[in-house]
Amino acid sequence: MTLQIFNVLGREKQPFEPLEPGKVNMYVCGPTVYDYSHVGHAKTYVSFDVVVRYLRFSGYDVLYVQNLTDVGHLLDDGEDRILKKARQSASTPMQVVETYAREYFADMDALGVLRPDISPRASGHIPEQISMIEALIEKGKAYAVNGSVYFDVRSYPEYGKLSNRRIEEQQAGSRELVQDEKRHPDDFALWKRAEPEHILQWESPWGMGFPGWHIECSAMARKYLGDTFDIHGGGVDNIFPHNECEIAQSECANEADFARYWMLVGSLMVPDADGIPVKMSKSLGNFVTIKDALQRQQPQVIRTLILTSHYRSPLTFSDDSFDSAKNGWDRLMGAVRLTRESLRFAEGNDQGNGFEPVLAQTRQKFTEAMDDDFNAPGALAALYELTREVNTLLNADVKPGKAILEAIDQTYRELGGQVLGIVPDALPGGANAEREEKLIRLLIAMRAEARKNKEFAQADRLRDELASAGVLLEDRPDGTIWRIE
RNA sequence: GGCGACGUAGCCAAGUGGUAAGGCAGAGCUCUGCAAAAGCUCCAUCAUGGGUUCGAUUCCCAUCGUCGCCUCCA
Repeated sequence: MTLQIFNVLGREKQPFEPLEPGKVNMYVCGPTVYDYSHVGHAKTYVSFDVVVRYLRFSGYDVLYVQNLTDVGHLLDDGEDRILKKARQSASTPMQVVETYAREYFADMDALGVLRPDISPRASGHIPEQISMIEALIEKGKAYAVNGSVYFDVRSYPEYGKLSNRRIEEQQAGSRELVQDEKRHPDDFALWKRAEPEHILQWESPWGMGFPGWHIECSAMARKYLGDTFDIHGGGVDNIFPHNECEIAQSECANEADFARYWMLVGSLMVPDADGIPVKMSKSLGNFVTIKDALQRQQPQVIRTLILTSHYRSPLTFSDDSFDSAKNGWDRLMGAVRLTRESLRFAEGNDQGNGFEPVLAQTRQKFTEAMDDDFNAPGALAALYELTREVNTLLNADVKPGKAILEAIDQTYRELGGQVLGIVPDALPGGANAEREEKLIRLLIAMRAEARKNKEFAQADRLRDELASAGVLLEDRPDGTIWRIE
C-alpha cells in the first residue's frame, strides 16, 4: 500500500504523491520563543518528528524546515510577546529569543526530536518578507495605510478554504482599534508601523515597522522550499487565522499553489477542576513544561504517551495516562533488554529461526499502520504484539541462536528506535558504567551462592539492598538478570 | 451564532458494511525457595432515536453531550 495522508485541505485521506518523486519538502510552524515549551508543544513536534522519521525510513529524501518566531507575534493588547518578556526580565528582545530558542532545542533534543534541517528565524528574513509584501501590493492584494500594510481578503476569493470560513460582511463595527485602518475587518496585517519606543523595528518602504505574524512563514517557506511544496504542518489551533493567512499571502504573491498537503495535529488536553479536558495552553496556565515532564519520566515514555493517540486526535494528559504509558513502555523495554542480554551468550546456530515470520508480520503490520496516515497507535500495537511473542520465545526451553536474536534486536532498533524513537540504542545502566556493572554482577554471584546453600535470608537481603539502590533482580532458569529502575 | 472535530470496556486508544487492534488497571492460573519478570485465560455490541441495507459500531438524518477555532496559543 502506498502512503495515505489525511489532507486537511479537502478533509480526506489522499495517496501521497510528492511533487518530485522520492523527495519531500516540508514546512512546520515552529514556536514563538518567548518562554519555556510545554508538553503541548512536545505533542506537535514529536508527532512531526515521527512523520519525518517514517518518511525517511520509507526512502524519501526529506527537507524539513521549521521556523522560530522571534518577532511580530502580538498579544491581545497589541504588545509583542517577545518585547513584553524582555521588559519583564530586564533584558533585550534578542537575549530573550536566544535564551528560549536554546531551551527549545535543548528540550527537543532531550525528547529525541531530530533537528529540522533548517530553523529559520523571522527576524533574519525581513528583506524576504518586505519583498513579498511589495509584490502583494503590486498585484492589488494588499494596501498601505499610515505606515502599515494589510492584506485585502476580498481580493482573494479562496480565502477561508482551509478552515471553511466565509468572510463576514456584516461584522463590521465589532472591532476596536485598528478597525479604522482596515478596509474590511478580516483584513490582516502584513506590516505594522512601529512606535518610536518599539525596540524591534526595521526600515521599510512604508517607514519604520515590523512584520505581521503570518508573513514570516510564507516568506521563509518560499525561500527554502519554493513556491509550491509538499507538506505543511502545524497545530490545529493555528488553522485560523494563521494558516489561512499563509495560504492567502503565498498563493497571491507566488501565483502558485502553496502547500499540497496540510497536516494539523490535535491539541493536548488537560483535565480541569471538574475533570473536563481543556486545551493545555500558556494563557490558561494549565501547562506542564517539558523540563518538568522530563523530571518525572524518561523521554521515551513521553514519546510513547504521545504516540498512543493518533496525531490528529486530541490527547488527554494526566497522571493516569502517564503511568499507563510508562508501564507499557517498561514491558517493551523488558523484551528488548532480554533480547540484548541473551545475545551476550548466544551461540551461532540457527535455533529459533522459525521466529522469522513473526518479525516479517510485525514489519508488515507496522508499515501498514504508518502508511495509513501515520497511524502510530497501530504501529505501537504491532510492537506490543511482537513483544509478547519475543517474551514467549526467550522464556522457552530452546535457546535462540545469535542470528535470530540479532534480527529481533534489529527490528526493535529500526521500528521502535529509528522510526518511533522510543527504543534507545543503549539501555540505561549499560556498558558505559563498567565498574558498576562488575560490582552488581559480583553481588549477584554472591546471592547465587547463598541461594545454592539455601541461605535465603542472606539471598533476600542482597536482593533487597540492591533494590533499594535501584537495581532490580530477576531470577531466570539460566541465571539472574538485572536492570536499573 | 458560524466553522470544525469527537462521543468505542474501569481508564487510555485504534479500527471496520458482516458481531471490535493494542496499552494500563483488575481477576484467576502457570512458572518461582519466596519474589520479580513473563506467559495463558477472563473482562465492550461501539452516546441515544430513527432511516438506508440481506446485514451498521462503521453510511444518512435527528437528538443529547464534549472539545477546538472564530482574539494570543503547537
